[in-house]
Amino acid sequence: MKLKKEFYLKNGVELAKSLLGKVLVHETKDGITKGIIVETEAYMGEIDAAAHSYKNKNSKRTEIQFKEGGYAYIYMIYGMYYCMNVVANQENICESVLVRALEPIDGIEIMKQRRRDKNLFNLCSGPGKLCQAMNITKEQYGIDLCKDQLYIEEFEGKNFDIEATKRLNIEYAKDASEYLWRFIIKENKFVSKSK
DNA sequence: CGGAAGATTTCT
DNA sequence: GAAATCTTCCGA
Repeated sequence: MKLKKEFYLKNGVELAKSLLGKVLVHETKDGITKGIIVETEAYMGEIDAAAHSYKNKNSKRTEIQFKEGGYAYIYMIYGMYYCMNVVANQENICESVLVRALEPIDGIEIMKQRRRDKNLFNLCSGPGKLCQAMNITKEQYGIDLCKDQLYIEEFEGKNFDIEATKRLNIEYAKDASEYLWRFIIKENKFVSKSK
């Protein structure tokens, strides 16, 4: 079952936690790829120095975050990699959830080709990697996740514990880098490795 | 228009 | 530990 609009209207931290264990799906002409979301980070626009939309900064890049939840926020980082976020909360509240890692469950051969890597644990264990494996690019910026190309669905898997940790690679944000807004499925082997 | 920095990955 | 590599944003 595809997640409905209402699911995305909660705040960023809550959405980050509730997206764990759900399945991200991308349908392309090459085929369909799916992965269980095992790692997320919340970015809380107004108060979060690490967020692109800090102090409600509106730019060409962040404008999608001002819509209500349920859209894809995708940006390029370091000139080489894309990262995918899910927009959270109501209109004019710019919060989002970065999808940091997936456990691949479908389209694995396609992922291996795109990544040019045969190691299952290297396909989606990081925000840049999973976008490459699922062929998520700026073409998908602003896509409505309630439609049929890129979306998230329910998954009936095993029960799991959620672990909260500090977010990665945002030392520049000072105090905000201490917030425990990174969430992972405890003991899952597909999470990205923190240095 | 120029300059600086980055929500990463990969290789040494 | 450091390079790769270029878009995005901001200030002038």
